[in-house]
Amino acid sequence: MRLLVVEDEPQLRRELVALFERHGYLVDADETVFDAVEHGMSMAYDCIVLDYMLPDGDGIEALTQLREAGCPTPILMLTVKNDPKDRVFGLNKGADDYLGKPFHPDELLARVGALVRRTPSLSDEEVLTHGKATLRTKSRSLEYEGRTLELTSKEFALMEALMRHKHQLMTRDQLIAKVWGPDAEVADSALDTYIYFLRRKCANIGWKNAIVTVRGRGYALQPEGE
Amino acid sequence: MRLLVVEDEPQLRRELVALFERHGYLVDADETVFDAVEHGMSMAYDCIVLDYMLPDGDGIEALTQLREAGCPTPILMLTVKNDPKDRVFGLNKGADDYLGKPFHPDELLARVGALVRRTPSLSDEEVLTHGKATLRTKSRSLEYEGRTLELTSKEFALMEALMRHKHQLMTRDQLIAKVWGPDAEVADSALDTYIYFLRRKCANIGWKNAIVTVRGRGYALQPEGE
DNA sequence: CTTCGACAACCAACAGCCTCATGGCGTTCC
DNA sequence: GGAACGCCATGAGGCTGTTGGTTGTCGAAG
Repeated sequence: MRLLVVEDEPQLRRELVALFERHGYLVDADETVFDAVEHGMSMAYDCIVLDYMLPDGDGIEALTQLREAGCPTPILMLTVKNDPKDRVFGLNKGADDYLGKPFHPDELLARVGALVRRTPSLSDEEVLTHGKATLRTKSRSLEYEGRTLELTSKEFALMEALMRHKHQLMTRDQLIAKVWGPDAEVADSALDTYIYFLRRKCANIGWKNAIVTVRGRGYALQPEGE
Repeated sequence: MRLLVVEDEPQLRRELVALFERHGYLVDADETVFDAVEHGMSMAYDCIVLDYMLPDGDGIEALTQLREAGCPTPILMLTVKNDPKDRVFGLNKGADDYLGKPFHPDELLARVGALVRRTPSLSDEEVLTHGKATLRTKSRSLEYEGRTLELTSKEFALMEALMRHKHQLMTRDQLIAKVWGPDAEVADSALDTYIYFLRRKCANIGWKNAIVTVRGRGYALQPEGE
């Protein structure tokens, strides 16, 4: 999880970097608007923490430039300018959160965490598990007792829907909505096919009876991952 | 843009509903944890504003239930419990933002706006334009002087990258990173092919010379949409 | 000025995969 | 038995990305 901290005051910058690094982030630091825009555009960061006062301009300027250039990275403004008016201004200019100084370190961490959690990151691989089975969202791969295979995008979407609702029965309509979108127009049997594909692939790596049919209702994962 | 407001105090609830409706949101309101979870799971909302104190439990409970059930909707907690400790707790439980009472209406609007802006909504169709050309993100369609065609997912991703950086030159590496992801392993010539596809499709609907080549540098959209 | 080589870009063609519809078959329930 | 439901094989069609040949551009040498 990579973070860009933009803060010109050396003492605070060191503290911020140390704080985030203690919590497992990879942190880069900049001091100027120019560098911030340059590095922020690289798309390599999961979040940018941006101070308001910088030697070559203010943070809003960096914010504006990044957003106009299409930078999608979530940005948290961190500043002493902390009137509601300032907050509204920053948020409307494209900031995702706005925290006034002085701040509580835990709150900063929690807010950055919320932003990072919300943003589908390319660097963090979400992992869903169910018994012995593991589904990796980044590589779209499924592992069972050490054996691995890759899923196609529809297969993956279907398995993801089942895994995110383990212990629940999913109706055909619910599954179709999840995999093909809420207003999809596919034949009902397309779901049959992908259930079939998934079962075959799962069986190939030793996961027998991965998906159980509840006749007339829908499908669910095997209650025990075993 | 649809909002769910969960607040049991009638006076404040009315004010919140009125506030958001004045700013163009479609607002539903609930008073209980039970209803909030029920309605929140419908996936129909772009954001949920959740009060802490509710008659049948606290907001954290609703939050937890929604998140455990896989609800992806951004949630803003709105509460009188406003110690840093409370904020950290709420954020770590899955809230996306946390605003203490009393709050400034504009700030609430700005924060909800930031959440909604960040979340890819199914209800709002983003539209990018460049001169006479219009790219609709929802339908992945491209329109030029009234004539429309549909793009495949790669074609769309490429056109989107170009449109989001109009007036800029995009290098081959930048485009490949945008279309295939930052660490893609595709041959350079794949980009050639899709540039070719796009140009052909654009020409079909009358958009001549849509994409200009800058030899040795990269590609850009035709400076004037015309 | 012309020629040549290197290189970038363009484009056609193709193979492989993903997606999904069709339709036959088996199973379950009334 | 028959109807409804689910399972599975097959195949068409679209999307993707590679290969390889052609064209165009630039710079250096003749």
